[in-house]
Amino acid sequence: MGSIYTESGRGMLPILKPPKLDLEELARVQRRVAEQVIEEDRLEKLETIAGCDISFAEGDRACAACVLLDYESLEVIKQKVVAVKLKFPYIPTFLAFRELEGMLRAIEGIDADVYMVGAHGRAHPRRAGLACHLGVTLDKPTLGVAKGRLCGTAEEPPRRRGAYTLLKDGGETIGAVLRVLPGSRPIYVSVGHKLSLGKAIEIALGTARDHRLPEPLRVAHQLATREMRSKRFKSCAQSW
DNA sequence: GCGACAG
DNA sequence: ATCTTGTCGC
Repeated sequence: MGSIYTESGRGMLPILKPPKLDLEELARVQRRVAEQVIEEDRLEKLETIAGCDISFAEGDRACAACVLLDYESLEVIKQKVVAVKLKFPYIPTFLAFRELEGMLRAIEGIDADVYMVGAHGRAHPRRAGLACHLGVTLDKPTLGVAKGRLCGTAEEPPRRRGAYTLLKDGGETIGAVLRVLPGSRPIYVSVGHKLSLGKAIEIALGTARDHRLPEPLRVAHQLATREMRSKRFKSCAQSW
């Protein structure tokens, strides 16, 4: 791994390069990624799940974390956190070009049955959110779980755990707005790759316990944030 | 023209 | 995203 081009189904995808700030070109890349997404369950098994997240420090320094959990017990099996340098600015709808590279580095060496990403999947204007980029790149099942909406519209789901409404855009269903805790705002769940929306919802809800965010993401975020505030991270002038 | 806008 | 503990409200 670590390569700019990634093997995936039909060949090499120019998912990464030190992306140039040519949004027209990057939007084309996203459409190509969107075409390759499979919205069907292609899980071999569901014994483990990985949570992937990135925490930001000042400027372009950040920490990417990947935590592998047992799907049933949610016990942490393995975890990895790395300091990364971001090479692309945050531009709504182009998040993948900012975070995918670092996320891949945190995932290196961690093989899970499904990967949960702290961002959207298909619930994206071009149906190619970060979770889709990751899924197509790894050729593994992924789902996106976000705290806020990027596009589309939906009714507010009832205040009951497990209640959800469909997120729609341009006549198509792109995700779901899922209530995990009765008293908290809902979360946005969408397919990343090789999963059906129903399965993605089942996984998000099934791995959520006493918090609004599912455990894989909560733990990954904790790990990344803790590392970012650690001496080790602050003292190393240049993080790679 | 005026918002909206994952992290 | 991040700076940040307790606290006001339902």
